[in-house]
Amino acid sequence: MANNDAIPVEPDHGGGIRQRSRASIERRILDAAESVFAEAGFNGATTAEIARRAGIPKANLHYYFKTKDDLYQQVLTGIVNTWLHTADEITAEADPAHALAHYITAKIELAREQPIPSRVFANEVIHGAPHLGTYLGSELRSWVEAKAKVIRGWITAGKMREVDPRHLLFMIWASTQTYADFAAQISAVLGRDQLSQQEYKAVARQVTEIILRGCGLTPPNPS
Amino acid sequence: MANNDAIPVEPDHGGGIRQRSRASIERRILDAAESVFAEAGFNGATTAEIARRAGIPKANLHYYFKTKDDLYQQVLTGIVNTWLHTADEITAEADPAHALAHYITAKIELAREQPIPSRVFANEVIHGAPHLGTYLGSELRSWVEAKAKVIRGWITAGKMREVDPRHLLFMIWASTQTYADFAAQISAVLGRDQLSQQEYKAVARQVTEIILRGCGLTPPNPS
DNA sequence: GTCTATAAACTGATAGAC
DNA sequence: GTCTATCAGTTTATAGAC
Repeated sequence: MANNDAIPVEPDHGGGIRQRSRASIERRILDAAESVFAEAGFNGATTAEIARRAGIPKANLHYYFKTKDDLYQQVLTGIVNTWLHTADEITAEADPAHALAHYITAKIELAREQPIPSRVFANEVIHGAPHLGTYLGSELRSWVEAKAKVIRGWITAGKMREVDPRHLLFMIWASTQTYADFAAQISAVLGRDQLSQQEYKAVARQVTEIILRGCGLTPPNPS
Repeated sequence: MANNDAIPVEPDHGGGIRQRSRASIERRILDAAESVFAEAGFNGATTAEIARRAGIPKANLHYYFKTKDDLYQQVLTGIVNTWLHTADEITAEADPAHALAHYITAKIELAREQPIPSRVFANEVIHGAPHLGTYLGSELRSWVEAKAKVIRGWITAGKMREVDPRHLLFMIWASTQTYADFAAQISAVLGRDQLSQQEYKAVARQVTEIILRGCGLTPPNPS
């Protein structure tokens, strides 16, 4: 999260007051790219549009990122790295009801606060994950196996009902990320432009209650 | 489902044995288009690739469907019409546990048997549903309100726990369609090329159990 | 490091012979 | 109704002046 480094104030060749360090320009390009990729997919995204949103000429974009593919790879890598560091509360020692409730709530909050990266990732996976290399089958798979082992421990200890932990995780991912990925559908069906923060809280509560009760757990009172 | 009409055997100008009626050619193009749109999205799909898979020259595709947009619209319409006719078992008179179990099972089976249309639709919604016109906000919204009314009736009658029926439907959609839309991720995480029919049955059972128990219902024995 | 101009390749759509 | 050839517009990526 907090890694602004020491941004060197370089000589400003182009004029203007904006931050011109390499790091900050790359960040601007990556943010612009993320939103364009989310809206149009990899194929539909154009480097011209990304450059426009980043506020730079298209040629500069290709100076910082050699190809459209390189840029997309770095966007994906950033998203994936963020995601691998969630669910830290799912540990053998934790209370299952509390840990799962915390995870579900955090995922709903992430869907509300950062829907765009979720959509980029969803788009990639729907199309068969052609740019994700070995991530799904190695890093993510190991991550799931580790968490599944914890949940199996809970089950063996009689703390919760017997379920397949991997499919439970898929269900949690689906039920929470749908509020980011399918926001257009949810908004339209509910007849609102977007959900209020209070509605998101109610959603988190309901999803948590259903999944916890479904696992034979008693939902904790929302803090 | 069963509507082969009477396919007129027209004069065969191009040679070859294949069916050449207008209806059958359009069907071939629509099927090819569906798979290409699912793999690459609207923007990434090319009319050249669709024509190649349909086994016709590109110019013929534009003879049968004026524009790429027309073709996409017809693909979407077909998907949407299929979907509006599911969940027929969710009625006021039905037993909640049985009706919901039936709906969830049917949705999982649909994800297994027809993942491609699901992906086309998911892709469309993720990108903000720019080609869906008023469908989400009118037809689908009415559909959801009707089903929500039924479920509210069940709740009022004390047959199930109090939940928001609309978000319950979103959860069912997400938990089932994820097996079509995110198949690449699920396969990779589980370390298999694709799930067996038996695994799909186990998934249907687990999703059903969690959601029904989560709603305070007792899952029926799988028939 | 920045920017304008442009090359090189691709894509949707059509013309026109058969 | 079918097919080849091709146009017009877009898009990725680069060359080269500053």
